[in-house]
Amino acid sequence: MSERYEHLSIERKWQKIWDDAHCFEAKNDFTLPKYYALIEFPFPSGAGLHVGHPRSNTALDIISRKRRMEGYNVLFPIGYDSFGLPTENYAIKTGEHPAKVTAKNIQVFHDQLKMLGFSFDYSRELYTSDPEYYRWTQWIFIKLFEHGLAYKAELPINFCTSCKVGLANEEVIDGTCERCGAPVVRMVRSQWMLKITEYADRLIDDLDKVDFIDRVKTSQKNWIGRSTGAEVNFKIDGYDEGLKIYTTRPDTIFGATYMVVAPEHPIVKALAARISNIDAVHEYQQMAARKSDFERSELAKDKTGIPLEGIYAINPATGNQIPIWISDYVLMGYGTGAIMAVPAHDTRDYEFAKTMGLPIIEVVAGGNIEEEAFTDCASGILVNSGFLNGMQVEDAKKAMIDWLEKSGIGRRKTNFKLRDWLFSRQRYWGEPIPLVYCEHCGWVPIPEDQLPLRLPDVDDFKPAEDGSSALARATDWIHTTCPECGRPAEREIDTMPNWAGSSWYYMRYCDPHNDKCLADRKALDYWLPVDWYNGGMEHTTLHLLYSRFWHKFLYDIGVVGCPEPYMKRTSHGMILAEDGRKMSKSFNNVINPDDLVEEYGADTVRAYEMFIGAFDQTIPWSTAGVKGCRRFMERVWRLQDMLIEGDGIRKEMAAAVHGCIKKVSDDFERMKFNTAIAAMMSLVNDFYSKGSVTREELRTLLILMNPVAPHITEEMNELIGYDAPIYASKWPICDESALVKDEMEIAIQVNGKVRAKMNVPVGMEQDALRELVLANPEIIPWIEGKNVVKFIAIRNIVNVVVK
RNA sequence: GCAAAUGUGGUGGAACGGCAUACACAGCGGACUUAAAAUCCGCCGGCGAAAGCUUGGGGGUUCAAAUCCCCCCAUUUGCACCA
Repeated sequence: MSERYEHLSIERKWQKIWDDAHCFEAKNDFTLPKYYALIEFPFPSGAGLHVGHPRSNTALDIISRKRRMEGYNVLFPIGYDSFGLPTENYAIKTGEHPAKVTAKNIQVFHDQLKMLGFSFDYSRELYTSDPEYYRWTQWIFIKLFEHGLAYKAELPINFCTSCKVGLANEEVIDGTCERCGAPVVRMVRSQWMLKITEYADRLIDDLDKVDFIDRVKTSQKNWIGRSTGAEVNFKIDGYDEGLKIYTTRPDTIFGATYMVVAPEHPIVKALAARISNIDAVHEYQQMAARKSDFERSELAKDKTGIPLEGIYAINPATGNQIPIWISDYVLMGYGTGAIMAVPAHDTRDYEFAKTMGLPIIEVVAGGNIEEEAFTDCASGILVNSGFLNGMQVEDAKKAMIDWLEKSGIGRRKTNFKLRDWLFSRQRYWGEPIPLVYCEHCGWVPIPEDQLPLRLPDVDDFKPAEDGSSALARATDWIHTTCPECGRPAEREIDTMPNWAGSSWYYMRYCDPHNDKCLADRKALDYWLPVDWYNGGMEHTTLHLLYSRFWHKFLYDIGVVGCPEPYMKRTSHGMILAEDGRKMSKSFNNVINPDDLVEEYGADTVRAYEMFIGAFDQTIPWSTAGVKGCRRFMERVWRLQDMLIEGDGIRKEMAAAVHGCIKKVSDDFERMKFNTAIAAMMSLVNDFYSKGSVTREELRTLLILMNPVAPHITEEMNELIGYDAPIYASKWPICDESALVKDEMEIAIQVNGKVRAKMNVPVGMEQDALRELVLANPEIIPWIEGKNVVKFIAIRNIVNVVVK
């Protein structure tokens, strides 16, 4: 009889063996076939590892372990995204230095990850708040600055009233702060911006070069929001500049019955003298200014606005005078801040026209504009539109743009929703921006040999009341000299956002200890691009877009040799609590990985998280399910007691064993971990039915199972007498010939319904099979007296169609 | 409002257009035990008297649909006047 399955001692034993053998460290031999597997590195929060982390980690740990057994030189690194607000907020509350808090949290994470048995290359562990790391984050920023991609702009920013920090548009959720939920107000500040918009086209087009799951590609495209249309200048009497608008529907210009400008539009000021109701207009502007962007969109249902009385625009297609309105449903930040309104074919314009009693002219036939705007581009035919009449929408768009360009009124134009990346944070716990301001020379980068520009030590990490970072109080640090002219200068006191360090960490892993450059070019050329990147769905817009942007920039300046950082991107689903809600301290429903590993073992936890359901779906936790996986481990453990004499795979078990090899190998690649584990459970059930197992049969199972449950499988491998550890073994190969049987069961359908089953020899001729099937006594009653019109035999299904 | 994803037993979920419910969980029965736990073995979707019907609902394509197409409903997520 075997001893009890003592998961704690077994897991500790093997973790030590792996450590001592350094067996999961990537080799710097660039002649070997390589595989780079990457998981999103965690933010080391004080709460420790969440049960969501092992889901992503185990998935790529499985891939990494399998790849090593397949002979690849695998890089599967780990690090910590260690700058960030939560740590700073904790430091503010407790007075403990964020660097100390971070070091403690990293230690906890590190220990927890080891405890779960992930085969990370710990020799390459890094963290973004390490000066030796952020030295290169700063270096990249300087390069961006030197290439004109970082610039300062006076901008109204989103300012969180509670965190006292500026937020990117993307971090504002429903008018509140993404992190703390406090209201966000607008405040004008001088901010560092990165010109991500310059890369908008390539960020969309190059998605064709990579293998991202569709959902991710779609979200990238939607976020960038490319639209094509035309920029058109509408003439205004006595005002040479005219009014420039952007439209995606140039085909509908004949139906433009009025125009609308954003409340902040400069034309109001420029033509104020001629606007007869200018006082009312000013009043409207002030009212709009008081609303945040969020409120402006919230109040969408009741459209407001007033006409600019006394001025008119000329519709370039019809030559008619049309009124100009001012309304906050038009945003200054998109396009030109002005639109031509075609109420018949745009729902917002339709609503506005109905409310204000403005004319609605149908120019695309096919809908019912008495009822609603007709916006369908596929089926409409142009009417009331001069030379466009009778055309399809798409043809009319082209014809109109040609006409606009020929007559000098407008031009083809592509627009993006994507805006430049607000890169400044008024925070202490981030990378200092390595620039100084000199009265004489302007903004000047710090010389590269002076990097890293370290964060100065301060006692109080709280931002100043005016919203500046705690660095504003580090006056000794701020006052410096200009690297160019030597005169007194001041350092930038804004820091970088969290996204900075995570935008290039996958490069640093290739050569993490390099102190000459961010990574050696040879190492980058060898390891990049990342072969498989997995992470949360919540990072598929921002983080992924930002890091692709930085990568493309570094590609352009010759730092890396490939245009995209990640070849393949997948995303895992979230794990909810057992009650179906998010796991949260406030619901008191958090499951702690430490307790699980203690009670059931790392192997069980890993197996459960992979067995729980489809990898990309959101799934609630189930403690009963964990117990089921533990039971599976015990069943595997007891296979030792069923060992019989003789080696090799028995003939009668060959199909089951090789079928399992095939299924598990394929399913791991497709991230169908749940069905891979199901297949292994079935094989174990087969051994139990048989009541016996040979050494080689068992070893095959152990290897297949090893990526999921690495400790128990190594232990058993040793117990049944194999010297070579599994991590140094070869991945088994399915012998297809073992799967071939001489006989198979077929299901016989009559008119699509299963009426009988029978065994037939494999590879029968169609005619012989037909004869056999039609003679089947169970089938005869169903076909008697009828004509067999068709006989279809595919795989193990036969369908007899009778009439 | 727009977009995407999802919808299959009591539960988590399987199913290259080809026998719907694999594998688990829970439940039930048996063996073992003084007993319980553990373990092992077996049973286990619903409705219907039956023929049959049944993958959110309704249509369609096909010899054959959970799967493909159209319409609708529900849930979740993301976005929200993007011209």
